[in-house]
Amino acid sequence: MTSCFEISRRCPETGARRGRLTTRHGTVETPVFMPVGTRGTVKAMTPGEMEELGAEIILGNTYHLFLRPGLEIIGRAGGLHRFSNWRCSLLTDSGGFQVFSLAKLRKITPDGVKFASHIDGSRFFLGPVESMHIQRVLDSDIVMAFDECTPYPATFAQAEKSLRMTLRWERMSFEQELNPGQLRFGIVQGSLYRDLRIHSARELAAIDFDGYSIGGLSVGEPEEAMFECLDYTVPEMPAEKPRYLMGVGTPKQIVEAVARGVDMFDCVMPTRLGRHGSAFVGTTTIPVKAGRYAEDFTPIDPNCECYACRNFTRAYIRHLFNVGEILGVRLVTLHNIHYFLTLMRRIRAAIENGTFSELRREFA
RNA sequence: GGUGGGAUUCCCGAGCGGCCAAAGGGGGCAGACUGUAAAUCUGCUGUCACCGACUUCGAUGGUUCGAAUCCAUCUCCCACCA
Repeated sequence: MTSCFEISRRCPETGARRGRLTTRHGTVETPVFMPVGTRGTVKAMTPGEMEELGAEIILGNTYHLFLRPGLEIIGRAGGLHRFSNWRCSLLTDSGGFQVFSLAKLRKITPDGVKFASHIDGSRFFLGPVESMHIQRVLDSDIVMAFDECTPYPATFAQAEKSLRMTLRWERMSFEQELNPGQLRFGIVQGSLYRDLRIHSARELAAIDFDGYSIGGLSVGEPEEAMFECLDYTVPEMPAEKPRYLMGVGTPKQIVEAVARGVDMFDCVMPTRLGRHGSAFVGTTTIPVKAGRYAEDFTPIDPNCECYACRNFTRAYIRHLFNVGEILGVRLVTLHNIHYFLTLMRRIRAAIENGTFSELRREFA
């Protein structure tokens, strides 16, 4: 049986890997950034635009799509790919993040979580069995195990309890049947506790997931703590399988995680900041919507080749935000996604031609 | 020409003798955002030497211990009537 993941090059100075992940909908060059399309769309972008930007894989979300439009409709549409007209690869998160982000609206039980819908308060149950079933109907290419994204900070006892539960849920997740070709990833938890992370990674490694991810980071902990956690967690994860750091992150965090051997990333940052009027430039962001750019007739980033930067000025985009025109949101979102995907292209190229450490210093 | 009504801080608009630098919107400005309850949220928005002082509510002059609030005159708006 051929593996879905192949590593073509390893950085001699760091843990960075250059690889290729193959799903039913094509290949994904890694390290990869996966834009987030929670409700079946990368907010403000069309699938065509995403493809033009070079996105090979995007996310969808089990919790949100289950609530709206619901399985009936997506099932009848023939899955999320067809429903949303997305031709490339699709990864769906399990709803585990909502156990964390919607903590006030749920109650954890041994076999899953009782949620009160954030939309209308209606009750429903989401556990490993339900989550796998939903993701099977969504028919995503990569299915995430159902977990609890452990809140931060957590005491050792809390983190241990959460991890024990998550491990059980992940085993249950693994046992559920999926569609042919659907890949399934386990999720390492354990908060910021070395022993727990290592235990978690080893327990999961014993289960034949197609990939392994690191969850429970970028939840408010200091950046250094996150890097330190990766330092001892990543080496415990199967070396020949893809490693996915969930919810991360800033350009610097991505570069640092790549250096530690992570292959996949997703984050809401480019799209959310785009909608809120901040654009990524160099190693930082600029608030394009700010009044100080009212008469700045230069592009967001003169060195950027995205559609927004080739055709519009900061002054114009800031005007669009100022008056609430949706084009502003679209342009900055597009620019930010372009920024992240370009960053990943640069990372991949750097690993290939041995200049990754150099690139890394740029973001230090 | 007559009769009413009105002029409030960038705008709209409350206030109708002290608890008013003045409600509430809007606008403006700044910040936050990490497996998306987020095209959202938070803060600031008279001046300054800013836990206190000073200037402000069309203008001027009064009444009063004290006025954005009462009186007089003036200026400008609006409505209706000729």
